[in-house]
Amino acid sequence: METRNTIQKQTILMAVKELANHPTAEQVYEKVVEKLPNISRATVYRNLSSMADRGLLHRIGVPGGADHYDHTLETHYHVLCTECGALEDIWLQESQADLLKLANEKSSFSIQNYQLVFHGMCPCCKAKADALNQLH
Amino acid sequence: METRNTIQKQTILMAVKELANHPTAEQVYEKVVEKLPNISRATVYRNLSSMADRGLLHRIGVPGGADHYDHTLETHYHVLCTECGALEDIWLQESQADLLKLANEKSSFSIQNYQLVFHGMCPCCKAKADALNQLH
DNA sequence: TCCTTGTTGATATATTATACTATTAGAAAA
DNA sequence: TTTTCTAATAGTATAATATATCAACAAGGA
Repeated sequence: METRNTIQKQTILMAVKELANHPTAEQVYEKVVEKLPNISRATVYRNLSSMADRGLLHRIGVPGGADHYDHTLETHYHVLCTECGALEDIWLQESQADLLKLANEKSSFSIQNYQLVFHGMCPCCKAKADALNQLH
Repeated sequence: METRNTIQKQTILMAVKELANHPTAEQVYEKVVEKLPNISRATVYRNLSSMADRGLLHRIGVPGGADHYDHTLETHYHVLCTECGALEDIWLQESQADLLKLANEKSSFSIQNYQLVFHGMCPCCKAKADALNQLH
């Protein structure tokens, strides 16, 4: 046996699925700690990271912020609100195979995948910004 | 007048251009400190960040790592080596206008731009990995 | 039930970046 | 040139995120 099936792992994975909307490790911890009051933050970080490495979850890295985790494994992309940090799905049928092929042709690197994150404003922050602009 | 033209700013911008290959703030600091031994790291971080905000430089955010800065302002993309962290340019003529338009159609967010980073292995790390695999 | 060792909890530590504040030094005006 | 105003700096403290370390624990096969 190589990896053991612990209550912590089960609960963490379940929490990501229940939270659904791209929780950070901290948010997962807050959810899990309700059921396992003694769980350590380190255990949550450790397991989220290894689950992402093993393909049970997707990790969405946010420069300058906490990583988010996604229970949805089908290929899709994400939009990040530059104001409040909200993260949402965006389903495009970008031809990823083509993009990878093109990238490999243009580079000496051996390219395996890519991360595409859109930046913008969520409807809420957009409304606020527009309202603020009206005052000027 | 709003922003002042300091020796520190000039030297930092010059350093990014001289280093050319996507230095991190730390690498810029190491270069700048040769000419200005008393400069503070905080000054380097502060100015790189504000220059990126004002469009004098491009910031390449790397989740889990330090941001890199690029003196090249023309639209292009980057490849990150997952082994050693090396970062290189990759010039694709992705139709960014189309991609933004498509993303905006598919999302309730007001999307302004996006970050596209490819992940793979640099030739050096690839060779090492291949050599290692031969042993098995 | 025992035994091996993967896993946990707790804490220390690393890394990157920003906040804070007294002091310095651009640059406009006198 | 000198004065004046205040943006910017140096130095340090602090924040935020994540990993390293290790003794104690527990999963699960024998």
